[in-house]
Formats: sequence, structure tokens, C-alpha cells
Amino acid sequence: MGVTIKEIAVICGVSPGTVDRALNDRPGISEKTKAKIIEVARQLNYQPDYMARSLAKGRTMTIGVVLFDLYNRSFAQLMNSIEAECRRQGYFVDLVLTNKDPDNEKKCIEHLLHRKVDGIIIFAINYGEAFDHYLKSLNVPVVTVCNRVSGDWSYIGIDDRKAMKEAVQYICGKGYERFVYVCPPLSYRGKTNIFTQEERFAGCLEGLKECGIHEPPVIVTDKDYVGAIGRMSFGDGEPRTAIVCSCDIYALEVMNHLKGRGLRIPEDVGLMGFDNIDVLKYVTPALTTVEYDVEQFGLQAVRCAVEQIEQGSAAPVPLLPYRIIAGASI
Amino acid sequence: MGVTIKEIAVICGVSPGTVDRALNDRPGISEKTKAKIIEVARQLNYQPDYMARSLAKGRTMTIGVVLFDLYNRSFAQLMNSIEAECRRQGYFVDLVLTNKDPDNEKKCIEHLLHRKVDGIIIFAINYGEAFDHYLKSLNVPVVTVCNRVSGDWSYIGIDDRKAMKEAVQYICGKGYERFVYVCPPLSYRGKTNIFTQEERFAGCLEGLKECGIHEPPVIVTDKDYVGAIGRMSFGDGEPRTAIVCSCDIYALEVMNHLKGRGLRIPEDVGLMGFDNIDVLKYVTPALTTVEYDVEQFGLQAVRCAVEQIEQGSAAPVPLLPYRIIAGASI
DNA sequence: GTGAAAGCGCTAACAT
DNA sequence: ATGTTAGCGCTTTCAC
Repeated sequence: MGVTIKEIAVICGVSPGTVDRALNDRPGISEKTKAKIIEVARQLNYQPDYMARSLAKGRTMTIGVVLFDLYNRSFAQLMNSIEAECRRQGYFVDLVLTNKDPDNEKKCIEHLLHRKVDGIIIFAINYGEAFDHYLKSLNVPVVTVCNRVSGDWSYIGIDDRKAMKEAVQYICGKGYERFVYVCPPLSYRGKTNIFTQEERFAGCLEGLKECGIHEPPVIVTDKDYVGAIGRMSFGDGEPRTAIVCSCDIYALEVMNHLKGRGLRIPEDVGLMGFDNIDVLKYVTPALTTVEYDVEQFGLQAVRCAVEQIEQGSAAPVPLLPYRIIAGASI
Repeated sequence: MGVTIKEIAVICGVSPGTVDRALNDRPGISEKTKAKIIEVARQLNYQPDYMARSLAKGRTMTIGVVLFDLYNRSFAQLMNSIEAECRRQGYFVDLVLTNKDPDNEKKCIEHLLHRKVDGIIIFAINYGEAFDHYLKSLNVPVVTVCNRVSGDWSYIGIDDRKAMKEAVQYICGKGYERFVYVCPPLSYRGKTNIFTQEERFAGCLEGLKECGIHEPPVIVTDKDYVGAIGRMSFGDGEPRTAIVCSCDIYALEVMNHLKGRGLRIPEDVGLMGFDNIDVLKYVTPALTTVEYDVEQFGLQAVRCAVEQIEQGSAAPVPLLPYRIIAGASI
């Protein structure tokens, strides 16, 4: 196929070892021969064979990325920045998608191991001690993103609990006293990794408590959450109700439903999302939500992974910033 | 790291060659030794080293995927199905994102070549003879998706021209006689690959012609197309105007703008999109658009690539189906 | 400063 | 049916 180190060696009248020294600027070579070899390599458009190099060095320059899917815009954004940063750092990206299936996630990881990836960035769907052990047994640097597995892994994300707490406090500040909390993933408790969702939920409860709201929120974990909301009535006088959704996507569905019922937002009922996904800009009324920079997640995740790969360990990454976006739905 | 073929050979008291025969069920081995070897391999949880195999066979079992980015929901969907089908077929996916930068696209392709991918699936941003030659020089199977490069490459997509033509005929059938065609990418004519957009535009013109509309459409290729639309007036009597957008995303922006101006859709002005991106379901009024199955694109692209890789060539893939979704915006 | 040689783990052609 | 051997292209250690 391509031109090899050996051919260059023959042309330059040196040994393969010397060519290697020149091309990977390692010590033990005169400037003259080095320059010559580099020039010849350039002329022949020499391209190193990464497979061969991997085999010899035991490193593949590949980072495996494990995500649910790419349907959620945030994941797409995340992947986008991971790809960019990886390529910038000279790494390849091997992407596998779990479709939120825990078994499939393991298959995905196996797939990456076959590929002998140097590190893994994962938005985990599995959780618990067994999985933690499993990950450790892989003997590969792992960076967790958006969902914690255990304290033993680098984690990139925001303080979801605190963010949701502040969001709830913000809502209380607007005079709402009744709350509905929409979070279907909570029904997967014990089945899949819902760390982040649990955090947000805990934050909600904390927020209510601090605001002195004693009436517990109505918690909707139903997969058919729109149907559940459909069975509730709103807009019939004070105190007003706020529907807090753990993700914008739920909030959008709920908004659609509320509009369909002819309810006014926020006059009849308040609505809050989380994530600030970009389609919000096409939505009226503007959804109040929590924003954070997903691209930063990707960037930090790659840096953290590379640091672990190349230095053996990485400094813990601080939780990333977020902020409440005041829309018109609360 | 892992257990090797050699170790298994030693344990079983046979040669590495025999182990290879057993593990890759190749002829020339007795059932007995084969069974034994397989059993030992299983017990030791033997995992073949794909790097070594690649080096020996000259094939990497990797398909490179070149996309603009993942921001457009359709690309994400596309990538999702590509990943799924690749893994099903035992291939790895190496994803690179060009961010619509022609130079970057070449870098991305080089990146894939370094990786020695067996085939490439590309939504090309480059075009023209030079690029066509370049692709040929790579000596790797290439499948083009969503944007043609030349007739020499397998292409996966719909008949955009015909689809847009039918869409325009549909609009005419609703009594519209004035047209605005929104397609910012047309301003990149001569700079990047806008094959699909050109097709849609041509389809629009053809449709108008066949419907006997002689007044040429107002063509908006301005990057600030919303601003351009903002300088036009609508709703001032018959004949009515339809704003045809070459992608839903433009239509959504325009819709936002029109609503902001207090114009009623479709009473004052009609609006048409293309692609049926999924966020449409959150939008009122429902946007009339053209739908097709992006997942099929991915599936077919992978199959076509694999066919080329494994058989040396692939049967041409027929253009995929589409259909007009009648919303409430026309 | 440079060369020779032994791998990395697997495959494949050739012996036996 | 099985063993032997020579690579794949690059890295790395050890001589010179």
C-alpha cells in the first residue's frame, strides 16, 4: 500500500532504526542524516501505519466514547466537542451507542476493548458496585460524563442538585406554592443509572424545604407523563402550580399538552425545564430553564482522558458552571 | 495484557497455526483438537487482538464516517443508524466531523486514512473533479450520502428534485401564486458541495413551471434570510404568497419571525419546510414538509460500504422513498 | 551516531 | 491434520 519505513531506509542507505529516530525525533542521530531522511519521507509522502505502531507500542491512540444515542441534542453537541478535541490531540474516536440498554452497554464496551482503546469516555447507563468492579477490571482509564458511576472515576458535569435547588428557589420566589415534578427516569430506579436525575430530584426537594413549602410535590414518573398531567387540573385559583420538569424535552411535551387544553403559561400554570436545549428558541412562551455548556463537558472529558492515558492519572475536574435562564414560563 | 494465541498453543500442546485454524474455523483441523482449543480459549477468555489481525490481514474492520457535525438532528439520526448497523456487522466506526470546512474535510479524510479504514461513508462538503480525483486516489470504497460528488460513487438519498417539485405542485394546488424560495446554501455555489440544495431548487422551478406560475419566485440566499423576509410584506390580499424553505430549520426561523410580526400562517402567508425534523411536533401551526427515512440512509450506506469492502463492488442503491406531510402551514 | 535484531499478536503459505 | 516459518510495519534494545 503506502511507502514504509523500510523503503525509506533503503533509499537513504540507512537502517530502519535510523529512519525511526529521524521521523519521531528521538536522540542519537546526526542533524544531517535526519534532515535527509525527513526530506525523503516528505517527498514520498510517507504516512506512518498506525496499526503497526499500535501493535509495537501497545497503544492505539484511540478513545472510545459510549453514549446512549445521538437523538438528544445535548449528546450530539457533546460528541461534537469530543470529536474536535480528540482530533486536535491526535486521537481517534471510536463511537458506540448503547440505546439505553444495559446489556448492550456492556457489549459496546467489549467492542471498544477489542479495539484496544487507550481510554473510555462514558455516559453510563449501568451503575452499582458490580459495574464499578467491571470497569476497574478493564484496566483502562475511564472518564464518566453526565452520570456518575462511583467516586473512583473522573466525573465531568455540573452540580445538578444545587442547580435544581436554585431553580426551585427561583420558582418559589415567583410565588408558586404547589409543585408537580416530572421525571420519568425515576421509574428506572434500581434498573439503570439515573444518578443525575436523582440529584436533580433531591435538589428539588431541598429547594422546596428551604423555601418553606411543606406540601410535597406531586411526583410524576409515569412514562406517559403527559397523560398523567392530563388528569390534573390547573388554573383554578391560588396558590398557583409550577410544573418542574427534569429535562427540557419533557417540558416541551407538557407545554404542548397544556396549550392544547387552552391553559395559559404562566398565568394558569408555570413550567420549568432543564438543559436549555437549542430548540427552545423556537418555542413560545420562552421556557425558563437551566443552562450549562455541554461543549465544555466534551472538552474536559477528552483532556481528562488524555491526561490519564499519558500521565497515568488526572487531576480531578471541578464541577462546571450553570445558570438559570429566566424565560416567560414561570 | 490479554491472553494470546501463543499461550493457548502452549497450553494445548499445539502450534499457533493450529490455534488459528480452530479459532477462525478454517479447514485442516480435527474436530477433537478444535473443540479442545476453543474450550481453552473460552476458559481463558481469549480476545483476539484486532490490531495484530489488521496488520496481518491488511484490513481494519473499520468504516470511517465523515459528517458536517452532529448538530442537525438528521445527522445524529444518520449516525445513530450507521453505528448500529456497523456494529451489527462487526465493524468499528471512526467518526470525523468537518464543520462544513472543505479544508478540514480533507484533514478528516487523511485522519481516516492514517487509521487505514476499510471504507468511507461521507456527506461531502467538497465537490468537483479535483475532489473526485482525490477520492479515487485514496483507493478505498466510498459511499456518498445526502450529497452527490459524482456518478462514480454509490449514493444514498432521495430524489430531492422530484420531491421538491411535488411539494411545489402541492402548494400550487392550494391556490398560492406567489413564491419565495429560501435557501441560504445556494450562496455557497461554487464554494462547497450543495448538490442536494441545487436539486431541491431545480425541483422548485420545475414545479412552478408545470403549474403554470410564470412569476419567478423571489429567491432568498442571504445568510440573514430572516432579515430579508422581514423586508417583505405579506397578507395584503390575493394572490397569496408561499414561502418555501429548503430545510425545516429555515422554515422554523421564518415562522418565528412571521409570528413575531403578527402574521397568520397560512391565512396571511403560507410556509413549507423540508426534512420533517422531529422538533416539528412541538411547533404550531404544524409545518407542511417532506418526510423521508434518515435511518434508512444509514442502514443502506453501511450495507453498501460493506458490500464494496467484502465483494469489491456493490449494486447501486435505488433512491429512497419520501412523502409530503400535509401540515397546517399551507 | 548507526546498525542489527528481536519482538508486538496474528495470518498464511509451505512443509511434514 | 499439524507444525514451521516468514512476514504485516513499526519500535526498541543492545551492540558496535
